[in-house]
Amino acid sequence: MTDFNDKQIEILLVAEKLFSEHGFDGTSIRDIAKEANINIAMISYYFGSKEKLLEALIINRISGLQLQIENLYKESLTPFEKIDKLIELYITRINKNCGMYQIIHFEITSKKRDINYEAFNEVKRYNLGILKNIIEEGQSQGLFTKNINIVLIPPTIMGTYFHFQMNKPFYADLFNLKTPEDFDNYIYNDLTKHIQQTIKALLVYEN
Amino acid sequence: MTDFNDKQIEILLVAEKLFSEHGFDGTSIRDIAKEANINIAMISYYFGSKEKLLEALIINRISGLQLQIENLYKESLTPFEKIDKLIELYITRINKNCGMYQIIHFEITSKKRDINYEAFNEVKRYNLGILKNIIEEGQSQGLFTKNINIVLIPPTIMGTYFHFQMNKPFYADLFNLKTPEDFDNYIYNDLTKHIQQTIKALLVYEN
DNA sequence: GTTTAAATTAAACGTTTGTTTAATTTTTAT
DNA sequence: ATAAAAATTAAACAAACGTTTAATTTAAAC
Repeated sequence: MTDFNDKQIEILLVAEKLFSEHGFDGTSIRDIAKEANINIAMISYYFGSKEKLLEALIINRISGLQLQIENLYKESLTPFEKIDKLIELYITRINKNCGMYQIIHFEITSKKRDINYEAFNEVKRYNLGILKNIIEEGQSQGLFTKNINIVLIPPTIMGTYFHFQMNKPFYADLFNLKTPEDFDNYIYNDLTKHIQQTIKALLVYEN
Repeated sequence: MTDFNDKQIEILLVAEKLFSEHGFDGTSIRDIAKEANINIAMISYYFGSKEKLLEALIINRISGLQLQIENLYKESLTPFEKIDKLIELYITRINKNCGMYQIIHFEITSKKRDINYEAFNEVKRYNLGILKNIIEEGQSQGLFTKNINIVLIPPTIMGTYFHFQMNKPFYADLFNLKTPEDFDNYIYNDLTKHIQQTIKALLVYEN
C-alpha cells in the first residue's frame, strides 16, 4: 500500500513541490512529468489519476506532521522548559513540511475534491494531547493558570508561523531579510522566541 | 478607474466567491459567467482577461481590509481596553473579508501571477501603526513591558484566526459547532477572548 | 534462452480552457 | 427619428487539459 519505488517517490516529491507552489489546479501532469523526467502516462499508470496522486501524496506525508517527542519526557525539565521545547519542535516540524500544510489547508477550505482528513485530524489530536499533558502538569504544580482554552493554543503557535510565512515578502522587507537563509534564521530565532514568550505569558496570565 | 457599473460589481462579487472557494485556477470564466448570469465574453469585455479580473478584484477589495478606528481614539479607554477593542476590530474585519484574504494569501505564496501588493502592504503598515501607538502609550504608562516585538503581534492575532478558520472541520467537530452561526459565534466570543487574553498576557509578561 | 510480466513511450482521444470574432440588440446622443 | 456608441450574444478559435491506447522496450521468472 505505502511502499513506493524510486520513480513513484520522485513523482511524489515533484508533485509536492509543484502543488505547494502553484496549487493542484495550477499544476498540470505535464508540468510534473517534465520536472520528474518521466512520461506523462506514468502518473496515471502508477497512481490512477492526478487526483489519486494528490490523495497518495497527502496520505504519505501526514505521518511526517506528527511531533517527535522521545527525549522530551526523558529529560527532567520544568513545565516552562517543556513548553519552550515543544514549541521549538512545532516550528521545526511545520517549517520542514511547510509545502504540505500549504496543500492540505487549501484542499480543506476549497472542498473541490473530497479527501479523507481523518489521519490528519488524528495527528492534530495526538499533538494536542502532548500539549495538554504538559500544561496540566504545570497547572498541578501551581505554575500555570487554570482558565486556559488549551485547544486554542496550537492555532496560536501554528497560525503565527503560517501568517508570517504567508506574508513572507512583507516581513522579509520589514526585517531586511535578504536571503532565504536569513528568513529561516529569523523563524528559528526571533519568531520562535516570540511564540514561546507568547504562550508562556498566556499560561501564567491571571485575568 | 474604480467606478464599476452594476454588471461589473456583480461579476466581482461572484469572482470573489468562486476564487476564494475553488482558487483562481480552479474557477473557469464559464463558472463565473453562469453564476453571474452573463455571457462569458462579458468578462473579457469589461476586464480584459481573467487575470485582469483578479487584479481588479484585489485592488478593489484591499481598501476594505483597513481598520476603522474612528471611535477608538475618541473614547477615553485604558491601553488594555484599547487592545481589546483593536483585536475585536481585527477579527470582525478579517472575518468579513475572509474570502479575500484566502485569495490574496494564495496568490502571494504561489507567485504564478505577479500582482502588485504594495497597496496591501500599505494597509498592513497602517494597521501596524495603530497597534504601535496603543502599545507605546501603554509602555509609557508603565503598564506594558518594553521588550516586545510589536511587528509579530498582528501575525499572532490574524494567524490564530486564520488557522482556526482553515481547520474549520476539525474545530467545528471538537467544539461541537454544528451550524455556521455556531462557528461564527465561537469566533466572536471564545476565539476573540482567547486572542485578547494572549496579547494582553504577552504585553505584561516579564521574561 | 524463452516466456511472461512490468515499465515506458509517442500518439491520439475527447473535454475544457481563455479569448476573439462578427453579428445583433440595446442604450445614448443629437 | 436617426446616427453613434455601448452592451450582449452565439459561435468559433487554438491551446492546454487529464486520460487512454497500442506498440515497444526492459526486467523478471522459469
